Amino acid sequence: MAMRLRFAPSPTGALHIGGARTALYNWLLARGPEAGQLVLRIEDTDRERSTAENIEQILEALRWLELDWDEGPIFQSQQAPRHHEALLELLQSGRAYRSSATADDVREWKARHGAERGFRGRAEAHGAVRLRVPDEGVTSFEDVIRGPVSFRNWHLDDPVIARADGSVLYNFAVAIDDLDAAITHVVRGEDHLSNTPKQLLVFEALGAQAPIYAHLPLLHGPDGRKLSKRHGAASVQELRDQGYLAEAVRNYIALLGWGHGDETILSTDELRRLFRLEAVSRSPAVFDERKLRWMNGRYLRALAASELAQRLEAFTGRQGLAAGAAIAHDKIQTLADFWPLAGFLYDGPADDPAARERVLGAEGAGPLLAEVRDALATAEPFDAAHLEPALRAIVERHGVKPKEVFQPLRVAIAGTTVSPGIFESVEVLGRDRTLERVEAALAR
RNA sequence: GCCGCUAUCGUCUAGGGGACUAGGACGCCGCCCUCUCACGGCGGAAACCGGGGUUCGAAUCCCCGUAGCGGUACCA
Repeated sequence: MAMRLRFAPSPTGALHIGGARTALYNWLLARGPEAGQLVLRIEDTDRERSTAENIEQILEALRWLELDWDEGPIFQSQQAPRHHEALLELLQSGRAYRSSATADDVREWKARHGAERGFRGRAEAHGAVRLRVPDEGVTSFEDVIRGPVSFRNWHLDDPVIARADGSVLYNFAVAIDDLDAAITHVVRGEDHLSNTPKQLLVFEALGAQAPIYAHLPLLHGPDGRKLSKRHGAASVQELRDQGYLAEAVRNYIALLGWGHGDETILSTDELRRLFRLEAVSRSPAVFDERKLRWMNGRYLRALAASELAQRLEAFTGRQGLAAGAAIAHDKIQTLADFWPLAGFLYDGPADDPAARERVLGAEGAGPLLAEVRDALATAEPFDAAHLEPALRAIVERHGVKPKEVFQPLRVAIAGTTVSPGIFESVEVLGRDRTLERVEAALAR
């Protein structure tokens, strides 16, 4: 029997890294050696938070990550008739009952029977619908990642599964939707571990077979707290906007809670082949953007020059970046690093007064730079291979350190002290623009 | 409070009773390369939460403690 998986985000905002990892793991399983289907379900029963923009954000994030699905998106809100039908079934069979008990009533019950004793209500003519939990026995399951997990029924409250107006609540809707979609494996975050017994009880009350569960460890920020906006690039869109490559992001987040021996760089195809739910760790992981940066650099450098140029053009919205891309290739870690490093090749020099003062204001920079200008004016052909010996000859002639010749030239053309290789940069800039900028530097 | 989950370098992890002098990766430090910044190469520092058991032997199994996290809504 093929695996049927689902990814079921609630559209309360952008897709965060934790959600992206959950989506990735489900996708990896559905596209792995065993193959299966992936159902996308939008849990939008909370109509106020589930806006069209939020839903679009999630779809956009999944598309950018290149994670596709086979069925859906199914909107939980549109399953209301079916939810209602199941609710009626439980009400009629006596597995659920109406109760007007409030939170205060529950508190009072706990005060009387002990905090560890689950709340039990009394059937009434109206009110919210609660699922009847037996007093005896345990509700347990074999979590693929955590092993046996069990809850004593005695401790469990009779959970509210529908409001007084008949609209169903999350834990009930999830169970019905998973059942209807014939989901075989529920792979989701650990924050749902405590919800599982409630959902299991719904399956049981309906006489249906529950899926297999796997609860992923949560992701934390560097401060050990649950990951949120305050931890920098926490959403998929932010990662994209900061110049990370989708394939690098997939590789990195796959490694948050899972590993394969000593391997660190794993292509998406390798991930699909090697990923195993049983090997997912049980403890929470901390998202470390520095490692993502390093990994992104690895992926960037592995790109063909033409491919890198295309990605940079898409990212910056500028055209004709091939030459700059070629000489900046080994020096950038994200697509966003390109423009600060090589933008001077396309726009004017950067504005870095401190660099100009320090490098061009120094004694002796003038005469050397004048010689550089003369060498540049006569170099033929005007390419890196011929520029290098011509400029190094000046270094030789004066017995100075190479940087004393190259840094003033760099600041003159780039406006700052950091750039791709100086000979390559000059070649790409071209003779006219280079001489123009060197003259401007000499004239100041 | 109650219910539940978790615990190896700063971080991600390998490890599943003897192969552990605890391995790899990021980061950090040093050296090399070098026109800047990177890239790359070489080397280094850096961890089994604590206490009891079980066992000839425990990072690995059990118990207790501690800490962190999650849940505890007529939210999802």
